[in-house]
Amino acid sequence: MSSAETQSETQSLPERLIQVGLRPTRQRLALADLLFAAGDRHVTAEQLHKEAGEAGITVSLATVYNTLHQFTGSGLLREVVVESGRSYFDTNITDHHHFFVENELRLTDIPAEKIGIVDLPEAPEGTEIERVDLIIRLKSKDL
Amino acid sequence: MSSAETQSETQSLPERLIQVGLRPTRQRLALADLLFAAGDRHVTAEQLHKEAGEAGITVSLATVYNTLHQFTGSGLLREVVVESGRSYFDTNITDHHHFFVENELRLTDIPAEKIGIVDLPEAPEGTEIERVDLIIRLKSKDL
DNA sequence: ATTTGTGCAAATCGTTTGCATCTGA
DNA sequence: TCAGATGCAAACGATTTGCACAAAT
Repeated sequence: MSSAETQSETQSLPERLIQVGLRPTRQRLALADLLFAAGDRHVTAEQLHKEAGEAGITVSLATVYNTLHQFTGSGLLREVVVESGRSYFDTNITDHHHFFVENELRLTDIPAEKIGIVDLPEAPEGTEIERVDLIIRLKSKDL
Repeated sequence: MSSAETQSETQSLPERLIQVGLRPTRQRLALADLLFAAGDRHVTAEQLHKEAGEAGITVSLATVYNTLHQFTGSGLLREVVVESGRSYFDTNITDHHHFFVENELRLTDIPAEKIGIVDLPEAPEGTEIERVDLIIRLKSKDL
C-alpha cells in the first residue's frame, strides 16, 4: 500500500536498497551507483567488476555476482539471457524487448510500444506466464 | 536449384547428411536417428549423450557437442538459448516460438501462426535481422 | 552482540580443444 | 590412401560455494 513502491527517481540509493530489504553496504551502494547513475545499461558481472575496479572500488567478483542476483531477485534489475554462456543484467525493468547484435555482443532496448504482440497464447494448464522475452537477433554487416 | 532443398521426410538419414555436406558416419547417423526419429524434440548435449549411451551407442560427449553444432550449422537443428548455462537444440527448424517452464527446465513449441508480431522494427543501420526469438517464460504452480 | 555481507580460493558446470588414433569414401 | 571424424583428457570461462573475517544494525 505504500505509494512509493514502483518509483525510483524520488528515492536515494540507500532508501531503495532498504526498501527491497537489502542492507545498504558500501559495495552494494557502489555497485548500485555504477548501475543506476547513467541511463539504461546492460552489463555482465565481469564488466561491472572491471568498472568497479577502475572506479577505485574494491569488490570481489563473487560479491558482484551475489549483488547482481540480489538486485535481480528484488526487482531492481532484470536478467537477459542471449547467449548460453553469458548473462546480461538490464537496469531497465519496464516491459520492453531487445536487439542483440550477435557478432558484437551488443544489447539494446526496444520499447514495448514499438512492437505489438497479438494473440499471445495463454499459459498451459497449471502454469502461469512469468514474462515474455522477445529478442531480435542482428548481424552487423561490416566488411 | 535442386528441388529437394527444404524437404526432409522424403530423404533417408544418410542422404540428408550428405546433402548438407557431412559424412554419414556411424555416430552421426546414430545421433541423427535419436534426434529425428520422434517428432519435435528439444535436447541438451548432456541428454542426448545419455540417451545414446542407453541406446547402446558409444559416443563421447565431445562428439555429441561437435555433432550438434555441425547439425546446427547445416540447418538441421536450431539452437535455443533459454538459460545462461544450458543450450537446447530444437529439431523443429520452422519458424516458431517457445514456452519455457522455468522450474521444470521444459521447453515446448508454439507454432508461428499462434502469435502475431506486428510492427517489427527494422534492423538498425548496418545490421540485418538474423532471427526473432520469442520465449514465453512460465512458472508451474505446483504445490 | 548479532546478524548479514564480503573476500578469497577452491569447486563446479557446461562446453571446447589438442592430439593421437581410427574410419569411410 | 588420407582427409575427415572420433575419443579422451586436459583446458576453459562463467558462475557458485565454503568458510574465516569484517561491517552494519
